[in-house]
Amino acid sequence: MLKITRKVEYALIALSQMQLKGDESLTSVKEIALQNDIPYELLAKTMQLLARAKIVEAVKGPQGGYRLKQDPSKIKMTSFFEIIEGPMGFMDCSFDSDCEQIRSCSIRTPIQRINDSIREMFNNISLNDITRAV
Amino acid sequence: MLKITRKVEYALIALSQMQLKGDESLTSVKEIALQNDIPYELLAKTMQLLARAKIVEAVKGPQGGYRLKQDPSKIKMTSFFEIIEGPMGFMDCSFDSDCEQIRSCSIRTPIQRINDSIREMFNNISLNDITRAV
DNA sequence: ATAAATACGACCTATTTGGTCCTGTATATT
DNA sequence: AATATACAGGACCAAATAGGTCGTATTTAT
Ligand code: SF4
Ligand code: SF4
Repeated sequence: MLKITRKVEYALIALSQMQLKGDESLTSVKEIALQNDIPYELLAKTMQLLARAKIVEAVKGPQGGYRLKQDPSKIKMTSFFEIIEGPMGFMDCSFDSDCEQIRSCSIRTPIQRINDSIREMFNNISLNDITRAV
Repeated sequence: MLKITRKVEYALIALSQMQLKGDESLTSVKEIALQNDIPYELLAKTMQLLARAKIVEAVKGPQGGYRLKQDPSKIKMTSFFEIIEGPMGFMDCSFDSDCEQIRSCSIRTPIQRINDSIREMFNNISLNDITRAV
């Protein structure tokens, strides 16, 4: 419960490695997957999500790979999570809304407040807070 | 992702109703399930977890039910979550530790910090913060 | 041409979550 | 004593999500 997914972890590990290598150089999925013992195909698909979201830039062909496209300190973790996993909410009704209990629900308001606190917390954590070295 | 479970929501709804009725009176699972359109058996099992954890006290037999046993403002949400769902952690290695990547993992420390922040946040929210009326 | 790299959808498997069923025990009421 | 009501708890099943694989297309450096 309240656990991060593997896809998110793999993406963070990848970006962390890429930052180590410097902003200009390219890093291939194969390289990251091998070095970190991560399933290649899964990481590949995740990197594609980041590429579509312009977090990262793809270069095709031999010697190709990905490089950072945005400043990681400007990317909120909420955005990052939602790029990879879709809408994030503490309970169903925070983004989905067809909950059976929604009429009589006595806890919706207080739970919504917690939901907001969590979002705020992750709005104030940047990608760089996690992926920067040391 | 990062979503509360139905069992937790059902338990919170139940306790919220029980607080409305006052500390002395008994409330049966049937009553809560019907009023809130919650699956009876599932709520029943969840209440049993709370009873084992002494959050709530059970009275068997006709006219029986549950009543609060502890002051909800003294119960941390972290405890509450873990009573119902077991160990809570932002990633596997925060309680389980047999992660393949654990040797080379470059994000473990910063992610652990976030894990700690989340726990601290829920340590500072009491059950009563959610279940008290208005 | 070839090989190396990303792009992407379809698909499968494993795990977790959500829910049901059944049997047992305690007890208030009659 | 018999009965009906309520909790106790394990076994089981179903749905949803997460995790992972495969196949095929496209781009491009060599
Ligand atoms: S309405 Fe209540 S029960 Fe339904 S998702 Fe929202 S908080 Fe949960
Ligand atoms: S070691 Fe790294 S990859 Fe493994 S669970 Fe911990 S944070 Fe995630």
